[in-house]
Amino acid sequence: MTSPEEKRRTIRDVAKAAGVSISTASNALNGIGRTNAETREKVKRVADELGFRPNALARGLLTKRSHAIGMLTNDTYGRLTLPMAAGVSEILVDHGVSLFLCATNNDPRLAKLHLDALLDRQVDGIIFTATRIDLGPPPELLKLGIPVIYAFAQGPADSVSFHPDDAQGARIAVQHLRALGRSRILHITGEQDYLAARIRADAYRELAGPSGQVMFGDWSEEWGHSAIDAVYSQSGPKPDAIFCGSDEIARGVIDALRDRGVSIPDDVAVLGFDNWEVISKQTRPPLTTIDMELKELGHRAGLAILGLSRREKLEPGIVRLPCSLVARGSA
Amino acid sequence: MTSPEEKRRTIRDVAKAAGVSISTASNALNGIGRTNAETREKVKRVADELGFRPNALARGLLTKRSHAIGMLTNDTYGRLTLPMAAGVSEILVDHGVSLFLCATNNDPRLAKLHLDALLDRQVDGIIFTATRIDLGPPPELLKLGIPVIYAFAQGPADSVSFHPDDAQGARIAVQHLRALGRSRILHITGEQDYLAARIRADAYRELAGPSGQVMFGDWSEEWGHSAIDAVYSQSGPKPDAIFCGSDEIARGVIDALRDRGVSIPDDVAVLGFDNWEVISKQTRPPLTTIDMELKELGHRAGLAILGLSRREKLEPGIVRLPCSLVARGSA
DNA sequence: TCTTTTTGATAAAACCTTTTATCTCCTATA
DNA sequence: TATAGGAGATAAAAGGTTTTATCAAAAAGA
Repeated sequence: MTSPEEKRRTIRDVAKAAGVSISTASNALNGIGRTNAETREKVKRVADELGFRPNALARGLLTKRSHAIGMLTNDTYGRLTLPMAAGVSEILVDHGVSLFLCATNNDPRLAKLHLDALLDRQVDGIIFTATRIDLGPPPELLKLGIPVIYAFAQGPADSVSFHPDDAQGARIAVQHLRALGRSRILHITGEQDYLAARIRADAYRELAGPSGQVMFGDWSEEWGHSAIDAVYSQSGPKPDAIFCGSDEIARGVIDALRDRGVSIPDDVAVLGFDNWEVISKQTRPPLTTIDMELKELGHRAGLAILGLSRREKLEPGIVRLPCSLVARGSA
Repeated sequence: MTSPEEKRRTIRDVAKAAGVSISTASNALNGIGRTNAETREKVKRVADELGFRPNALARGLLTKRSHAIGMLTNDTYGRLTLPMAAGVSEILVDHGVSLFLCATNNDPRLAKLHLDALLDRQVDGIIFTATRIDLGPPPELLKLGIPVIYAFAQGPADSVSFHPDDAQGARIAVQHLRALGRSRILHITGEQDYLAARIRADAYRELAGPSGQVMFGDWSEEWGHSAIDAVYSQSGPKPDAIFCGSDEIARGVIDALRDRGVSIPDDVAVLGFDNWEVISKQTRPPLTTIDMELKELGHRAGLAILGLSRREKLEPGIVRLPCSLVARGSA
């Protein structure tokens, strides 16, 4: 059904059809310069009839703005990346800017390859995202001379980064549990090596006081299980609420508690982190959890790179965007 | 640390520095035309020293090939899309082709917007992907006059599509269970409305014979649960193996069986579909499941669109790529 | 009526490559 | 020696747009 290679219309065709010069056509279509309202309308109408669409390559070549930006990400199966990419794309498309997706798969060779390609394509800016906020970009990215925004990743000192507000997220989690009347709150989280884990743990400790206990492990469901086993195999008072560092951990915790006949949330309230729906909606009871608002983070990163590409100045530093609490049945 | 707006080197700079004409420089760098080996080397060396990188916009404008392709997808949180996109990107980057990611979020307005942008950018082709194989593209895509490949989506009759081989996937699943000595195999799957579900169910029935029973429901963990409840609440012989239509369903099935004290895989073997690791690795026991090889599917789609963009002819029709069985503990 | 502004339109340059058609040497052949 | 052919290099055109400088005509001012 595809039409057989019909030549694309150029502005030259429009000009001829409208009986004006190329420059008049250009001026009319872009609404700049001095043009008679009547001719302007006519040119626009003709362009519409012909189905004229300006060649972005030619335009970019001249204006030195490609209206494209690149997104460099180190992960592939991106439960973190994709929501952000969607947010970025949503903002950009409304500004006529397109998004190059570059998955480096943590391979420096691939990163270099993609970076070179982006430069060749004269992208107006690059968004670097990672799977953890303390992961930096490939070193080549730093000396590029084009704008870079860091989203869910670590940028150099003079750069602009967007992170979820992990501390605030932890605080609303603990406050929620407090409001439910819980006082013996335990924090089971992932690897201490992760900055996000440490930030959340610190915020938790500040609210929970000296009785606050943090168990670092890894980010797996398995760890949630064994952490509960450990807690219940030793004597002493048991927690009446557990704040988990991820939904996966929370799922392990819930399963282990159920195995022991502990009622959720009556005996122990359980709270997750991530709002990864495939997990949080499927636990029994469904998981109350913290949402990092990754799409909104993408929106902000998109707006920021648009600003930078227009040579606007942005305050350097880390912008921390608030997390929200999604109440389901577990707390 | 970003260097202050140093002008980009053009081929003109290279030519001047090497003491040759622009056309000689171009010929030398691209290794075409008649050029003395000596000058060729010199030009290349100089270009390297200057850090010259050809402007893809100018090149594309002239050659009418942008070396960019667009990927249009209807989903955002893409557990299906991202692996495919990664596969596509992996192939393309090695051919110097970049990938525009366009998430339409099932919104026709957005689809149109993205499509227009892709056309403006003179992409060499488009890959359309969806979340189910029986979902078609936005109608505008059909009358575009540029190459289109359909991956995990439904294309028109004269198009080239890549699908997982659902029938073969179902067959190796049943064969695996058979090889374990199981004879009373039950199939619990998702919505009958999905073509993939029907294809798998048909293939299953063919192998399982008249005793083969299919339970359609939805794709949720919850459904796995209630399906098991239904099976065990009625009298009669119980299955000794269950082939599930998704890992999520399988997880529900496994949990429900465990609740009833049924041993897996000794009493009942359970087999999933998707190999979505966040689920399949975390069930107890870990889930034996069918992998649709989405990355490979992306590879093939990438190669195909590269071929089409070079005006090679491709046999129209649906190419079904084999699934593989990933053995873990549950079957 | 003559000069100055303003309005509207245009030709041409520019962006950076690739490619075609020429041009100049040089070597080999008659 | 004269000529044909080939190697190596180049000037110039082309691609589609934006933008600057220029120009003509109409309107305003003196």
